[in-house]
Amino acid sequence: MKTYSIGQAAKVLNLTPYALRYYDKEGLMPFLERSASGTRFFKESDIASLKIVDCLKSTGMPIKEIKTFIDWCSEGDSTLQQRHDMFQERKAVVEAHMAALVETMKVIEHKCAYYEEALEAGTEDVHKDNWAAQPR
Amino acid sequence: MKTYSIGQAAKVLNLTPYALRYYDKEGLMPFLERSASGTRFFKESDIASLKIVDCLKSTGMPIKEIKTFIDWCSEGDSTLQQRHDMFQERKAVVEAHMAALVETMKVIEHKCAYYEEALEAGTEDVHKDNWAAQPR
DNA sequence: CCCCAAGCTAGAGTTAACTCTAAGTCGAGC
DNA sequence: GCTCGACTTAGAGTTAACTCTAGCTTGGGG
Repeated sequence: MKTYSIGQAAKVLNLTPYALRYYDKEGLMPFLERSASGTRFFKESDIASLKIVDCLKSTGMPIKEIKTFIDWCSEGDSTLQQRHDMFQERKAVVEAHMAALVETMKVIEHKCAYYEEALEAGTEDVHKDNWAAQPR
Repeated sequence: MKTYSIGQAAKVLNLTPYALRYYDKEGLMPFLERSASGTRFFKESDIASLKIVDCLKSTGMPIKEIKTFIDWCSEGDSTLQQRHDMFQERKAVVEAHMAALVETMKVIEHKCAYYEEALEAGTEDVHKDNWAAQPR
């Protein structure tokens, strides 16, 4: 079965070897194996696990909480409920984040339109009269 | 015309007075006025401007870049193009961010389903056989 | 057999965006 | 006139997540 050095794994995951060692130090890779001389080697399953770590990171979850999840995984079936609840919560977090981004997008698009009109007129003054009428 | 103290403005914007003073120090509020004795007071237009700052922050823009935008605003019509381009770029950033969140959501939902099945079975082992068949 | 790129560790340094502390001032209410 | 809460400043402290440095070891190619 194919394995990866830390450099290769970093490339695949679009991270640095520094970051991977940091994750290891923080306990996010209890499964990781080493060669006799101490060199880390990453199995496909390790890469898959790190992709989940990356997914959780992209929901804004801090490393310490991700570690809690990893610990639950090591503990086995007795933590199934916690892990399930955690993903439900992450889902809610991502939904909230997306909703916030939709609001942000509205403001940005409004500003794009504002500056397109201003550019056409050559001056921002075109918006002076109806400033009070602007939504947000 | 109604004005706000730093504490009131913080409440309205859901920030702390510390954060507002920090923004001031970083040059995000060149328009801000003070009383004779040095106390900041925020006009409605200042609140509106800070909402734009907040919007830009929520696109992931660092404070220093937001300051550049604020400086452009102070410079007047000669920077209309830059400001327009900046909002176009922010739009692209938000779109990319949303697309990434959609991918994150797919993984999360997949995991939710995974743990629901495992909970029903009482063990994670139900997934052992078809692990290789799992997308991602 | 030698070399060098890439691995290892411990621990120091970086960065952003606050967040807080200390010491002082101001203004409204009793 | 005094007090108290909210304001002011300068500058120190915090936190997360890396990122780098120094000094050392190791494994594969010529």
